[in-house]
Amino acid sequence: MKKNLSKQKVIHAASSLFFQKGFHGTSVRDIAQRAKVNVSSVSYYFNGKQGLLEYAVTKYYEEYLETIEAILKATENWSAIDRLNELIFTIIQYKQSKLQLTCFIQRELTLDSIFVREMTITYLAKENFHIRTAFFNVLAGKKLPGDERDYLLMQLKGMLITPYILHNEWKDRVIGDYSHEVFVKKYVATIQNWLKFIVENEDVSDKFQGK
Amino acid sequence: MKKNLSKQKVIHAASSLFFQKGFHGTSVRDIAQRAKVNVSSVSYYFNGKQGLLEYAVTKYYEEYLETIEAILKATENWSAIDRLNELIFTIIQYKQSKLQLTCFIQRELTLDSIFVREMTITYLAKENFHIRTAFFNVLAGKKLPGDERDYLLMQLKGMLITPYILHNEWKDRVIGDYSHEVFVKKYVATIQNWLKFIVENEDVSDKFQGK
DNA sequence: TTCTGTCGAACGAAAGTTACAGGATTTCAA
DNA sequence: TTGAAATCCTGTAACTTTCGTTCGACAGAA
Repeated sequence: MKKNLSKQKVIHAASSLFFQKGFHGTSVRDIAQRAKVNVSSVSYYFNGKQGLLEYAVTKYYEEYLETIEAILKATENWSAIDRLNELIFTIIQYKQSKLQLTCFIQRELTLDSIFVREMTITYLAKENFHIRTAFFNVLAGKKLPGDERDYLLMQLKGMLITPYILHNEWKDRVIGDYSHEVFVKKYVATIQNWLKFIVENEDVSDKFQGK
Repeated sequence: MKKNLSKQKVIHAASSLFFQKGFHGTSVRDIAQRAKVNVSSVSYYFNGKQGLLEYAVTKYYEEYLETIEAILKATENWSAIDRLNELIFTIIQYKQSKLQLTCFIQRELTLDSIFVREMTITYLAKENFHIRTAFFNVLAGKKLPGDERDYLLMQLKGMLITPYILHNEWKDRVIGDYSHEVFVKKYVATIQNWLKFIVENEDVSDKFQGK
């Protein structure tokens, strides 16, 4: 069963290089060289460079959504706040487990291309729906004016991606599996602490309205 | 005085295209075509594509740091919290005023290249110092264990870049100059509200320590 | 054989850059 | 003010390199 051994090597090398140099900044020859396979293997297995990208991103998001939806199903009768907290933990944990791919995809999604728009429709819309629903359920009891909910949602979503944007500043601190665990635990706690404030604070909207 | 008219056109076209398709995803012929100038103009004025990048980024950060340091000097005898609030406002306002360049540079900084490392040493280190100092001055009165300050700082820095990472999700809401103003006002208020919580809350570290 | 994977070599296209000619503009001495 | 030299800018066309992809040959497994 040595089947698809090269395929795996290509994926691994590509993840690493895309993360480091970006999609357009990486050539198939770079990938082949690092994976120690022939150049033509990329086209053979993935139908070209673009196909390799689609394969990796699709696989990432399929698993991501699967994980999210599983945790939402498993916590159906929890309180809204507990559910959201669990969701946050799950998301950060997943992203941390595929650190390079997460950073790379996060970066690529800031582009404006046909591929990004397709991914947005297929996956990001679902992700956004889950987070939004879970967050708004927590906020259900509070009376927040107009678009303040949206700004808070943006703040939350920002916290979920920050470590993977500012990765260059933090890579020194997170080395090895142990550090990963510690980071997830502490960072999730930081977010959940913010969340607690949002829920408990009564007059969040004072400043917001410019009073 | 029609001098350097082409130069300006190139910069404008490049900012727009780099923002949309990324640095490596944009060709000099793309830029020349949109700017309606000749291909060779890019090399003539900027010493090649890489030179164009360096010119744009350097100019952006020179002005950015100048703005930041000016506001820090002008608020020298303010209270720590007022100063930080003013700093946050200034940063968001500047970034919003150069939206496309901000988004592009933010994305490019997630790469791992010689150029990024140089920018980090030359500019990001200074930016980080200013934000860090201003933030830690606010936190001076509080006793926070170990690395919690760092996690909070990360959270703050994340808030300062979030709109320019999640720009694709928000571009529909911010169109025209009026919306820009409104956005700055509301988003800054959201951050400052978070900050207020950080300062006032006594037991931020409970959850953090895993208790 | 037949199928699957691997390899080197080569292809055309597109990349960034440059050489050079010609036009436009500025400079400056007469 | 004038005219010529110097400088700046633009355009064409080509160059070299590198890109992604494909072809055909070959080897091992089914």
